[in-house]
Amino acid sequence: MARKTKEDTEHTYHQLLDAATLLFIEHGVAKTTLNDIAQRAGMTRGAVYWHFTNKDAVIKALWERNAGTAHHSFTHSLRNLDPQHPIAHFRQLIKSLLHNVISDPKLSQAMRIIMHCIEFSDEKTDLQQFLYRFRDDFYDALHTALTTLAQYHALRDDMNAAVLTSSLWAYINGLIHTHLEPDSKTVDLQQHYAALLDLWLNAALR
Amino acid sequence: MARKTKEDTEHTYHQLLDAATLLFIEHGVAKTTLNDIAQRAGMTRGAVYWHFTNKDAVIKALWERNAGTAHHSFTHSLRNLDPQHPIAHFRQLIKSLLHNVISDPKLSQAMRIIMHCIEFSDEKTDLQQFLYRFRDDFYDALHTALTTLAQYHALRDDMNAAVLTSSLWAYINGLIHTHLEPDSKTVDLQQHYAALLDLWLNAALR
Amino acid sequence: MARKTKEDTEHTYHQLLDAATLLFIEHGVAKTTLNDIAQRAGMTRGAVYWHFTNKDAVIKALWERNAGTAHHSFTHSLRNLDPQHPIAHFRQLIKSLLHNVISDPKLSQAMRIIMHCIEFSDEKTDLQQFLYRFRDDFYDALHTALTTLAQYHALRDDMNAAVLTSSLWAYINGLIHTHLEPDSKTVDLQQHYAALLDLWLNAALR
Amino acid sequence: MARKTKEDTEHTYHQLLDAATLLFIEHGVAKTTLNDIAQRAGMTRGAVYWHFTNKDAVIKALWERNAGTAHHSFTHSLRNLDPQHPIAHFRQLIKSLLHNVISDPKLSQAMRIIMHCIEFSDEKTDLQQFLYRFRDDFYDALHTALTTLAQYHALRDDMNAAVLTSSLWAYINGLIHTHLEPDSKTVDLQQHYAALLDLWLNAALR
DNA sequence: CATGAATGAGCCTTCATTCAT
DNA sequence: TATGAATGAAGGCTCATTCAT
Repeated sequence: MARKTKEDTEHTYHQLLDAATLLFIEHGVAKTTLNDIAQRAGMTRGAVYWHFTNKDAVIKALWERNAGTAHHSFTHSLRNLDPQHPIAHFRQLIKSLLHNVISDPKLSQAMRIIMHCIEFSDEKTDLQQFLYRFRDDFYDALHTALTTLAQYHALRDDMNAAVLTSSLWAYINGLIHTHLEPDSKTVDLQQHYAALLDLWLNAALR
Repeated sequence: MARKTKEDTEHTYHQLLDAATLLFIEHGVAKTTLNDIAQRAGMTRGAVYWHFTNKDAVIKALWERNAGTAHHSFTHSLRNLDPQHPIAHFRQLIKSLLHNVISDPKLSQAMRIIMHCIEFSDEKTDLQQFLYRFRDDFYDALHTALTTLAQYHALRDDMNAAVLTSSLWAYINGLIHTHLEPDSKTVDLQQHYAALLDLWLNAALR
Repeated sequence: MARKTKEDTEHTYHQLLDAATLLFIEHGVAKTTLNDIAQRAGMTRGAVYWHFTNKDAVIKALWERNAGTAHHSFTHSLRNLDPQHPIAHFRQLIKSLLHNVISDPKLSQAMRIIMHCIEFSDEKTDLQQFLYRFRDDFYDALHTALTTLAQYHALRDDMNAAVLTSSLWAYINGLIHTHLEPDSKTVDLQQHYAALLDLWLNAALR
Repeated sequence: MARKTKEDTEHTYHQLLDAATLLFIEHGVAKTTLNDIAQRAGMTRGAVYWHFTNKDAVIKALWERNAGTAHHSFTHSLRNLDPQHPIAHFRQLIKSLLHNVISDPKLSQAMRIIMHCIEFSDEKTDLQQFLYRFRDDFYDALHTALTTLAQYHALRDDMNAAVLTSSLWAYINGLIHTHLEPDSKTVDLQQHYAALLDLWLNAALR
């Protein structure tokens, strides 16, 4: 097909990404072929190869489009807690984080894909490194925030920032992970996320 | 070919399972072929086909061999808390659960595979249903235990058993998940698991 | 896009041909794509399609540009030996032919491509027929020259012009072929071509 | 299909090689797909992959099967000229070499393929190195033979063994090359090869 | 003139699977 | 029991080609 306008091209790009998202969730990344993605978006494989070099590039693009902004915004905030009200700011951040994951479909799709629909192995593939860079960056931001809180003597004094970071990291990951799981048996997170987080926050902060 | 003894056959079976375990962790399930497994075990594809109908059957067998006993033991205990000391028993169970995952290589390999090296999608494949039956059974056992504790008025009274189950479930899952992750940045679980669990137990139980 | 002047266009044309030449030699014709050519010339595929209908047309154009003049000049001379000194003229022609192939980079590149970097099969493709027309024309010119020499009784009398043509044709081809071969093990042709040719000329002429 | 006897397997192997030979000559190596080969041999692509890792391996196997014996026999003889009659032995060897190429269909097919139906570029592919090892080995054997003849003072004294080796090498290559060319215009080599070789041998030896 | 977007055909390769031995 | 030979389906990827801009 012939050349399109810039808008057409961008539209195609997003259509491909949307199609990929749904297929990844429906059948997993490994079982989804580039042909599937193209067909679902009403195009041919060639179109996918025009926009992305391979399947991993699709996943990367998908992650950056759907989660990039939120990631950067949260890590930046965690690293720059309001000096006037660091505790309140932190509590609000953690809660809005979960709220975002729950209520923003694009974000929750992206998280679901990387949490459930991709295999992670010992191989240090390009994609794995790409995603782990985000993970590590977020973990680091969380650690920075808790270290800051420690300086304000806002943490319980029998556990240091590092251990509490791992604890919160596990808890948040666990909540999101179990929430996004197919056929999840857990309680409705939308309704209970504040209380669930308060359980931890009240236990860890003082 | 010469007949083999029952022991030889069983030995082959375990060799295949061990080979599969390592390969699944090293390269992921999707990228591991039956041929890879056979070769790693020093055999040919035919041997795999003799012992397992397909790759999913390998995973199932692997899970049952490595995690089956622990699963049944824990769920049984959770459903039958010591009436004399239900809280202490529960605390001890949760801790020994994590201790097991950390220190039993077979178990941790199996958990790592199903947590990181397999894709879960909306498809209700046979394997997914098989594994989710274990998951749901465990969740249910945990819920039963917490319900029992509630009857003993051992839970904080602002949150019901269901919500606390989801909370603990998320926490335990999160701890194991982040612990088994490649290149994990979290604190050493071996050293801190008791304190990390106490944080939650002290917050939730009374 | 702004109109280009005739010179610009012609410049583009030569750039494409030069890029193609290098790529054909580096990777062979079959493995070189039109995209490769365009990129090497700092353009996109469209430019190639504007100047050439397809890859075969590139090769034809390349051959005519790099070898066309020499071919026509030599065949013409061979067909019109100086009646005064036919033998001397012939000897000089053969030697200058080899000298040309050795010292003219454009010509040697073209010869190397058609001798080593293209496949010739039983298929009578357009390109093959195009190139064989040159080959046959040269062979015929050589035969004409030797026939002329025969009329002057300048050939050894135990072999006719046809056989000697085949002999010289094989020898010249062999010398050029082995000289242009990658990692050639033969002696330096630049230094020895005159002696090598004299070996044959002294044996065949009298 | 199920397992076959050893003879069946070997038969398949040769059928595939024969099919490949014909197709390489008919359409060139690059244009021949493994699918073509399989189909021509009445099998599926899988069969080809069972016997050969890729197309290059087919070519290597083909060369060794069709030309390996002759190559080893000739190079060995060239390196071990009969001390009693070195010149006569050498002349006979060179002639029987050409005679072989002309009259042994398997050998001439193999030579035609590597001379005309394959592209050679600056890339040092595995296949190219494989084939050049044969070429260099033959060139070296020829050089050894001529060096031996020089020791017997059997060469004309105005040219050394190295130059004469290059000369003969070019001549032989040229004769075979032009003889095996599609639509060759040269005289019938079958009929004239002895005379054509004598032209060179009489000029170079004394 | 030249580009950028997209198509569609086809090739190489890998694999699960089958079956005679 | 286990192997070795072969099938066939499918996936990833590349490319020549087309065409609106």
